[in-house]
Amino acid sequence: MSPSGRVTIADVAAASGVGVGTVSRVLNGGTNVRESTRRTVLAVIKQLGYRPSYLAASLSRGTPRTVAIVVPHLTTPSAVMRLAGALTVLDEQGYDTVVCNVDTAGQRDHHLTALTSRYRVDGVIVVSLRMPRRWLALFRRAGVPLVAVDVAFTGVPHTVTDDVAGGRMAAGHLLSLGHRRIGFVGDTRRLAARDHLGFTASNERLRGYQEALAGAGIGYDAGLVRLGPHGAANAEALATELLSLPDPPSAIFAASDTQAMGVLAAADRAGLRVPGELSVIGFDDIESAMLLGLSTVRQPLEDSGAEAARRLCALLRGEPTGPLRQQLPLEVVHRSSTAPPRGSAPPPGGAYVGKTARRPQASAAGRI
Amino acid sequence: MSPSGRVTIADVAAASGVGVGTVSRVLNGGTNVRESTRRTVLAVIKQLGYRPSYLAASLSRGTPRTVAIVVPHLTTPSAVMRLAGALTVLDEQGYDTVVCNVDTAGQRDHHLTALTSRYRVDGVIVVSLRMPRRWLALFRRAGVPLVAVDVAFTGVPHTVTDDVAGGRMAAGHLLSLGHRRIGFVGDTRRLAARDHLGFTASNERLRGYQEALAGAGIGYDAGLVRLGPHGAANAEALATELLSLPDPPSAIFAASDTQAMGVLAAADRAGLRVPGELSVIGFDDIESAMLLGLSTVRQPLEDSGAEAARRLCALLRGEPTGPLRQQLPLEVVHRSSTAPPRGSAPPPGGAYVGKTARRPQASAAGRI
DNA sequence: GTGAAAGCGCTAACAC
DNA sequence: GTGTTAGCGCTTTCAC
Repeated sequence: MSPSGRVTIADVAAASGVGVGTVSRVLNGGTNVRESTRRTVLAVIKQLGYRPSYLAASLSRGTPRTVAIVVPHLTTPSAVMRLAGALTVLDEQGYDTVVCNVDTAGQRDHHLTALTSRYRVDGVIVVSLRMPRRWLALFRRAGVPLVAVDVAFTGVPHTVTDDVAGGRMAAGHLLSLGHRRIGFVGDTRRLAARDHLGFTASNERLRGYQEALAGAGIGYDAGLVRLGPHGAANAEALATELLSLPDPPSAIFAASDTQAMGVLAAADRAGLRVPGELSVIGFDDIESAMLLGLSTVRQPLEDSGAEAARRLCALLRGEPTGPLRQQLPLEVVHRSSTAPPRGSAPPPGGAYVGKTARRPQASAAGRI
Repeated sequence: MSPSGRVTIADVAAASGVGVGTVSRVLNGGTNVRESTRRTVLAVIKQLGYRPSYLAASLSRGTPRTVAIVVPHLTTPSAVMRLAGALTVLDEQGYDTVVCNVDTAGQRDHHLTALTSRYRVDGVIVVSLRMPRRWLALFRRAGVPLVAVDVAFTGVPHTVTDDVAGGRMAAGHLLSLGHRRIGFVGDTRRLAARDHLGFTASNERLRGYQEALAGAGIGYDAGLVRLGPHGAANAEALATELLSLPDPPSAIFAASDTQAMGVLAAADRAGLRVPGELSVIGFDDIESAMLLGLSTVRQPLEDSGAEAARRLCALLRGEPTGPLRQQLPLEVVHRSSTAPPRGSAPPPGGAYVGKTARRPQASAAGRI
């Protein structure tokens, strides 16, 4: 055994009476090795308890077979699902995945800096995180392939949805039910520079909402739009403001399901029935949405991660990844948190809906 | 520049007119380097755009400065929180973290096999996953340090809670409110061997429930206990069975908040008010629990991950990690999903509670 | 303080 | 088919 106390490929070679090259061959591809030799070597490996050194192999090979995924606010349901989707395919493809959670701009820079080194990871997946151009340049210069999810980088493959269209769909659903006063609860447009990770989805969904309203000939009422830091608790506060307006909205579109949950909580505290007295629609279709009977605009979260991972793998194999921009579909899921406003005539052509509800039950009042 | 096209430490050394040893020294510890030399080298590094090779350093050093965390069913809220907790401290300590999601026994074995190789990771954190003894032996033999979270391994540092006590607390809370017929909804005791990851928390919470009932002089009624695969949807079905019993329970203890959400859904479908006609208590205190006003037994999920990570780091530095078993505290959080049963006298000494509710409002009916 | 040189354990190119 | 050998890029003695 080597002086290091570790069983190396050389030990195996010696004990098997073959050269290290042969051992390496049976370890890897396995081509050009006589069956009997292979068996011997395999036996010796087991007997010696030999375990290959990942590091040595990586160094020699020139690639660590590892990719990094940078994801902000890991604990949010949508982030996890994207991560899970990516992990699944990365796993299948034989890559290790190092996960970099980012909650502040400082952390983002820290991780990004570390990753702009080749020989650390083969490539990186960036989720929902805007990146200054100079960072992109750094990655390109370092030769580290990049793909993005839920954010568009110029010159980089990205998997996204059309959030403006999504906003239109959500508002359109409400409009088609007959609502005219529709509130919006979303993320602050611009946080303090520090620790602002640059999410933009909420803004774009707001734009879609505005377009839909305009299209319906409804004047934009800034008083019906409330923006605040992300999170259900904040959304609850904002919705409460909306609901205590002299002329409150009959429906609220929340920029995410998490925020929609806050809106539902606000409605409950205000003693309003959903959807009887208030309709609520969210965005994302996280797991709780179904449990709560929340109508929402579904985006394929897990798929987005999986697709990005697939494209990164293709990139790493030198295969084409298709067009830079990959756009995933959105669909309205009508559950039991949206209905025509009180005392309204039934909608002219039925609700604007992409998919039928799991529970079309009339009463969605009550806890769920 | 090296033939590889990559700037190496040798290039920096040459350009600085020093030896590679010196460059390495300024890169790392930095001891024994004249200040002027250091500055020169640093300048050259920046100018050449040199980035150290993580792999080469790791191989040479003998440690990858990376740890793996094996976590089943990553998308469940409790798993993510544990992961997030661990990531935070690992990050601070300068470790990369490769995340291994495990949904099947096959995946578990796959990852575990890969990890029983030294020179891949410095150590591994196993979350909520039972492991046959022989695996533990393999890790020990491979010299890969292990710590466990939410599961006890003999001879391995583990960070856990007392689930039996937790079950007693949950049932005790209900009993103290005056409930006598208390249902339980939890995980199947034994799944098919294949793909059974061996969770046991639900079983232990059930035991605690049984103990508490026995302690209160209430005979055990197997008809009030429903077990099924994990998940809110299954829990909803089980709770529906319970609620359609001739003599249904006035309260239900769900083995996890996720399952409690299913129970709430079942109550709603059955047209039962919570807590008026049915009290529900969960376990974990995930984020939605607060939003839903769900009473629950809180365990410090994020902390559990963080603590495990801290202990692993200590282990890696050769420092003591304290007693093998680290037990984190549990507390009842009384929110608005539990109350005295209908028509009961107020409880003799007040509810059995560890902490006051965020929303002690009387009416918890409605969506939240 | 600093340079030279010996590995770390493996892969891959090349000779036989 | 199989052995030999030259690196991969760095850390780390050990002289000077």
